[in-house]
Amino acid sequence: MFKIKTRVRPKDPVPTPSKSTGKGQSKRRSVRAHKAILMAAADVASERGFQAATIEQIAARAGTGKQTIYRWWGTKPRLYLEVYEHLVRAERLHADTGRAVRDLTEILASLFEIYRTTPAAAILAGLIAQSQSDDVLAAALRERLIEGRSAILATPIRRGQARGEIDACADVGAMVDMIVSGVWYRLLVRGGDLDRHYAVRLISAAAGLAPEDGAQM
Amino acid sequence: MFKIKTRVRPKDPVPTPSKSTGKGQSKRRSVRAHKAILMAAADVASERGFQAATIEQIAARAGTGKQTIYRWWGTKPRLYLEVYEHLVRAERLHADTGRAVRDLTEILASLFEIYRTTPAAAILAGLIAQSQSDDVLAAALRERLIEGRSAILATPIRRGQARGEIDACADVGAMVDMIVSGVWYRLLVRGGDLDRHYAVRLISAAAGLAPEDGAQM
Amino acid sequence: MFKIKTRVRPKDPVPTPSKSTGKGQSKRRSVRAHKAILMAAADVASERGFQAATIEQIAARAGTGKQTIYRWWGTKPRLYLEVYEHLVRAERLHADTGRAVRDLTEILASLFEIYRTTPAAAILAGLIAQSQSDDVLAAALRERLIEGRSAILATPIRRGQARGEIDACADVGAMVDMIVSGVWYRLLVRGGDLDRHYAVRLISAAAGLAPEDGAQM
Amino acid sequence: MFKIKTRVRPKDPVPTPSKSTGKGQSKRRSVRAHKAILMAAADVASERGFQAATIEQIAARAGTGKQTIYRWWGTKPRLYLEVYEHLVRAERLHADTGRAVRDLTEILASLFEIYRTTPAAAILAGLIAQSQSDDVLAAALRERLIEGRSAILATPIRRGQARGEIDACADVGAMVDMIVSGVWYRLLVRGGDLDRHYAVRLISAAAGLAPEDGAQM
DNA sequence: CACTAAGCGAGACGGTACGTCACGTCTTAGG
DNA sequence: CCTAAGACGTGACGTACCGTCTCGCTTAGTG
Repeated sequence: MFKIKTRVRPKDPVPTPSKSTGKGQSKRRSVRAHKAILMAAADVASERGFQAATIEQIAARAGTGKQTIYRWWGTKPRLYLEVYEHLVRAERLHADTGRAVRDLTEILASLFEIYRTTPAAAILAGLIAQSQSDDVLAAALRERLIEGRSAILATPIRRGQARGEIDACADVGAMVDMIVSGVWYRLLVRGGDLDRHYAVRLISAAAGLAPEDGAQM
Repeated sequence: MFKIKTRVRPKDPVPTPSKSTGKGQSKRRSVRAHKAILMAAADVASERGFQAATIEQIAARAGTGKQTIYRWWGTKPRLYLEVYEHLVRAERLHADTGRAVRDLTEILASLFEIYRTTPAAAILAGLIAQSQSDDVLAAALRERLIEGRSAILATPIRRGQARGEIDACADVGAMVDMIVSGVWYRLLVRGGDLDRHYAVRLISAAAGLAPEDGAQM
Repeated sequence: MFKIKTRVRPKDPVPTPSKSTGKGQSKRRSVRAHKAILMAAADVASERGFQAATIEQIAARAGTGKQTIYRWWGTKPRLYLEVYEHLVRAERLHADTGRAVRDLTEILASLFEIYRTTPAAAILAGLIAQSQSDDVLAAALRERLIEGRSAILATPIRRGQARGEIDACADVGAMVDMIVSGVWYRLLVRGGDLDRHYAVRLISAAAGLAPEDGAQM
Repeated sequence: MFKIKTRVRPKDPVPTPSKSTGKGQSKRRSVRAHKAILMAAADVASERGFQAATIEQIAARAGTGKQTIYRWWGTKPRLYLEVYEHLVRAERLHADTGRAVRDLTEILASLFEIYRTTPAAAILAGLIAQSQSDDVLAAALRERLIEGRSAILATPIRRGQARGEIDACADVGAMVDMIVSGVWYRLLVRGGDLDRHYAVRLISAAAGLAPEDGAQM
């Protein structure tokens, strides 16, 4: 008795399932189902939270079969990673006003707006929690939500350095981390308002970071 | 069709179920079962992660009935909140060397040691995720893990201010938040080493925060 | 990482799950659920047929969880074997009129009545089909539906032999087999009427069997 | 919302899909796929049983698309009816030795050989079971497996009657039924050996049937 | 002989049911 | 009255197939 392998799609750990592979495409994927599932997943997360969201609910809401979700994403975190990226699209987070602090403020304000109006925060928290015991997901999170996005904040900072607004020796990576950690901490834990005022405080704190680095020890 | 409630123990939202209330305790609670459950819960979280931990596994591992867990804690987050506090005991996080920066460094080093050797990080992340869609838990988290513990860091800072090591006008709360957010960000997301060097960087950044606040804008 | 075995009930191949074990009982089994499941299974088989009957439908109809079915029966054939025995209770198939042929005719008439009014025939056909590729079921079928029940027909025949109505040298087993095969053939395949007239034909053919056995060769 | 039927092949209840209609066939049917499917279906039934055989497995094993099976047979029973006829070809069941009993014995021996070496028995049982809740299939079974084949046994019997070996008044149909029911009972249920000895017993019992019909009552 | 319509393999799709796991409630027996 | 044990109704899991559909490719009969 031998078993015929019918499923062959290699299922890379965290696939980039849509058109990112260029034009090769794995094979005739339903655009309608893809969109419907992303939207349904966002809706369910919004109503029930990340943990309580189930593949069954998402499939039912999207009007698709469960298999279609398992086929293309495989796990709930992989699905929601794409949902998160879909909600928090990098291309919406841009500003180039000629002033670094203003650019950063604009970017954070846009981000906060997204967090206020979408389930992105709940999804993010859920993904982070899952990643504590899922190394593949942890790596994907770092690659796609941290490194891939640090440029969004790093670019205005570097422009500011070029213009002399910010100390050219400052550790840009540390500044970015500081802003991001401040946002996520308040977003996920502290529960304060994510408003322009907080954005300004965070940015100024980060801007002040570099010069004194190590000096106080 | 109506439902007769037989269980009456008032079950305050987030109870303090252990011996903290002194002697008023609810009569006959098995100390053996209580301890075994906390340990089993920690073990299971350690092996499977917070999400994958189940009440059934914990009860089986502890050699207790499921009902005993439901009776005294009611939900998984409530149980793990106590487990977290048990792992990260505030009384272990103290230092008074006469130098604020050194005190803070010691405290963070102790904390990092706990995160390296226990499932506390996974539990914390899980609780935070859960709290995104559970307001009662969110409140309990803020009360017991944020406000209740901010004094651990605030005290050395205030002593430093009294000694003149730190600018007396500095916003202590903001400094604490900054340190805490830096720790949690790296712990839960960035995945870098939580070591003494990072502790020093964080503390110095926080210490440098106050004076320049707003100045750089 | 080790696995805790929670399920221990030994699950003998084809259990006699009800009170047959005397008083020992495996442990607190819900009488209500047991009865409801047997009835629901019969109803579903009646409406949809044996193949189309699903555990889910049965559980839903019975108002129980699927697990309760899997716990006590494990498979659909095991459940339906008990259902069949419940429908075609041996104790209902008795007659003792003092004449063997009349006894047999009465017994078959009672049996035909059951086949006309219950889904027993569809269940029987399904069990036989399954048993072609399930040796355990095949053995259970033979033990519980053939050997265990041959006495129902054999007893009147033996009484007839004692009274001299039937040749004392006749092979009772062969006569029983002949009657049973005739019933089942018409029931499951030929699709003719199972009526008193057919019973008489079968019995007389069987009664005529013995004396000539081998003689015509 | 209305549905456009694109598939028009009339799909008579139980088609005779192969080359039996002579040359009128529906144009271009792949001979390779047809044969491969019949063989694959037999193989799968042999390994897994009738119930467990799936269209997907058969298609995979045959190296065809599922649609090809659905196009030409439509349902599993229709496919397996053809498989059964393919395995138990009427033209292989012939004998004309000049002695009715010997002819019948030869025919049954050939039949038993087929049942011993092919999955025909499992298929037959499955078809019978399915037919309990599928009237179209039941009719097809009777037409193609009973009436269409009764001549195989009836012919030697009639020759025997013509030669005076068998009582000319005997009910040939009843004799055939008796033999067939005896074979199927032992084949599908009793599980004894289907050997020459059993064939002789069956035939002699059937031959002895007619004269005494009704006499013993 | 090229054209063109079909049959073909492949497999995605919306579904249903599978058999398992855990939920949170309950009942039972024992201490 | 608490406890360990575990059956119960519930519902989600991830998988297997269902029968339908669409896609390109192959192929065979006709024009």
